[in-house]
Amino acid sequence: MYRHLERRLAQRMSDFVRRTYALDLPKIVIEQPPRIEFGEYAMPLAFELAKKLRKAPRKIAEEIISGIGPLEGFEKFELAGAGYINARVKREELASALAADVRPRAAIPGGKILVEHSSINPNKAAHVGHLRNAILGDTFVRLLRFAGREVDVQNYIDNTGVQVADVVVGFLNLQQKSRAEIEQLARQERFDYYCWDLYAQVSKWYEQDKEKLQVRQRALRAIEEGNNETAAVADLISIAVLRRHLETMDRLDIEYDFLPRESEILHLHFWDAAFEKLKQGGVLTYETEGKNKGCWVMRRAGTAKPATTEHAEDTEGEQLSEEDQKVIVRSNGTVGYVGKDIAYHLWKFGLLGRDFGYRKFYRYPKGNDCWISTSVGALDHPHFGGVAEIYNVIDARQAEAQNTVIEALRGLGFNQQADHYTHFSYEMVALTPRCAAELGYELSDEDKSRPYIEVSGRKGFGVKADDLIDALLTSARKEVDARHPQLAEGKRADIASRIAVGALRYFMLKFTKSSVIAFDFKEALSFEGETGPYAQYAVVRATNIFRKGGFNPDEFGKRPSDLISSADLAKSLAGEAGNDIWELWLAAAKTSYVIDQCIATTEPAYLAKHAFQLAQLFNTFYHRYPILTEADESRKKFLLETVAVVRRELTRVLAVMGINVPSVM
RNA sequence: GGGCGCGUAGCUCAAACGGAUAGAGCAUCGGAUUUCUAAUCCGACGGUUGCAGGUUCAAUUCCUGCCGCGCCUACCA
Repeated sequence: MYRHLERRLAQRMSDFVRRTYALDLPKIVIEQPPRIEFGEYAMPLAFELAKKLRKAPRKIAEEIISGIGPLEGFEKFELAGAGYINARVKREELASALAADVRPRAAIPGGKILVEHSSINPNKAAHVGHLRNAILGDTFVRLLRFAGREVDVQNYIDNTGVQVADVVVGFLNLQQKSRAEIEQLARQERFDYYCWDLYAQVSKWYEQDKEKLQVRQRALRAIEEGNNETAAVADLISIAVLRRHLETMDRLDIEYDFLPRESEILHLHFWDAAFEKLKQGGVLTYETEGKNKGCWVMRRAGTAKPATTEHAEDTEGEQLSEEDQKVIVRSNGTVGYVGKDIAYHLWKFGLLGRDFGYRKFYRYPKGNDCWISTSVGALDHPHFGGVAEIYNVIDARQAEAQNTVIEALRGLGFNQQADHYTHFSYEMVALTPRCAAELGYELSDEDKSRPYIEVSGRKGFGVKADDLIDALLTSARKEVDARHPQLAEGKRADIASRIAVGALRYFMLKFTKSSVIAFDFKEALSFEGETGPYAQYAVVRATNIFRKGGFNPDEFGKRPSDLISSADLAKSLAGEAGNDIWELWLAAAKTSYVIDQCIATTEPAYLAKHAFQLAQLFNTFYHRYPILTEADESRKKFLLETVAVVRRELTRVLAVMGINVPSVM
């Protein structure tokens, strides 16, 4: 509704300006006034017109206001400041629509969307950086689904890379374990923790003697080839660790539909198919001399084509300096990571002409199945891939690799697909020096002076995801036990879990993507101030009002006879006296608008801000207006309706963030 | 060297396309509800938005140059 009013306003302004001044404004800028007293929408267009019309902005604004005429849903327009036009909506109309939960269907047809996120190397425990990725990705999936889009969630598993090879070397060479012993170890509850430590040990082991790196090379080669003891061990390890990752993410209500694995990209010859296309399309060139002699290379993304070669393009022998070359196929004939990623992305868009085998891998408590790729799989499986649009939630460090994949698509002529390929880029999670010290790491003086220190799986340096979740659970549980000792054990556990998840998910979403999170336990473990529990608590309070008053909060105001008349709403929300409560209604009305913004800008942080703002306004309202003791019945009904609407919207917003509200706190 | 990004209150972060008095949380200090539970609320303190220019009616936002920091820049993934 809020969005529709804005569009209607923009349309009318644009028409008016064209008719009156014979000017086409490319875009009517509509912003939100700094204070509620100024109305609901503000337009600075008179400033822009002033220059073109050679008239004072205030003069123009006056002309527009007097000439614009009545507009459905709007009360009036006002001149403010140096020439702003402020628009006031009919509060009762917007409020009525919100109270009745009128949601115009967001008719976004579009095809299926594929969101890839998490993609954790299956060789060690997940850490805080992976949590940021998964929470951003999962929230984006929820945003898209809220907007009515069909979404597939994929988690790419690099089970044949160096990282897995290193842990294999750790077990087989460093620890001299048998396959049976490894199988035994893999059954322990937190096998991924065991691998975390082992991975760090292997890295140190390599440093003792460079010859040992050959052990890694042999392991890597064996794993890529498959059908041997080393590959079997690698598979055993990566499957066990992967299962742990799914369990960890499941604790946060994060589910995946499909887990494509690199082993299948290799064994099902996805790369061969892609390689043919890339050669034929002239995207790859074979180097016959220089540093990259014997390699197939393509232009590094982001390097400009020299203007002089523009005309010579179809002669194919475009000269790339070594600096600008990205090696896709090594001189020994093996393909690197980017090549495999190109093949995978051709598959995503249904352009490869090959498909994975599929089998069920993991069943979620809610009953959904997570599928995994196999060489030969079940005949009956859901259709994955062949989507219209993709979002890859991958940290900013991989921007260049992502752009190379996009350039490869363009090189093959798939411009439309390239246009619908979004690298959902975000900054890493690092540790503050203080946090690193708390964890017991020894820091150099140089590190101590840094604002933050990068997490390193290779060094075993970081905060493990499950450790953080455990800490949050313990802390939340302590609070719940103190506040609600009478509640049953299971109930208290459930409340603590929702609070812990709420705190973590909110924490990861409150920062904008471009901000490096300098992780600090004190902040992450906080349940006060701008946190998830703060917003959850607002909903709990709202629920309590209904509970104490003997009403059902979900049913309140739903029966037609319950609905507050437009006249009563107008009376309660009007003027200066109605401003502060209206501000709360207006904020609640903006929810779907904010969700659109989040999707358009791939920025879930706006949603977190919105949730917090809504909770904050509600808490102020809660404190200022006693509701159950309100003597005037009609006033009381209005206040209860306010609570019901805000409670419903805030619950929705939190659900999109993957945050569930406990019944009591 | 080249590419990308960041620099805002003591700390951690906001500020949609350039817009009205740059806002929150934390920390510190001072207060509040015998009432719908204080995981709350109110107030105070706190700013030359890294520096210098430029464009504009208007710059935290756009442009240029500097300073500082981070990431990327492997025949690793």
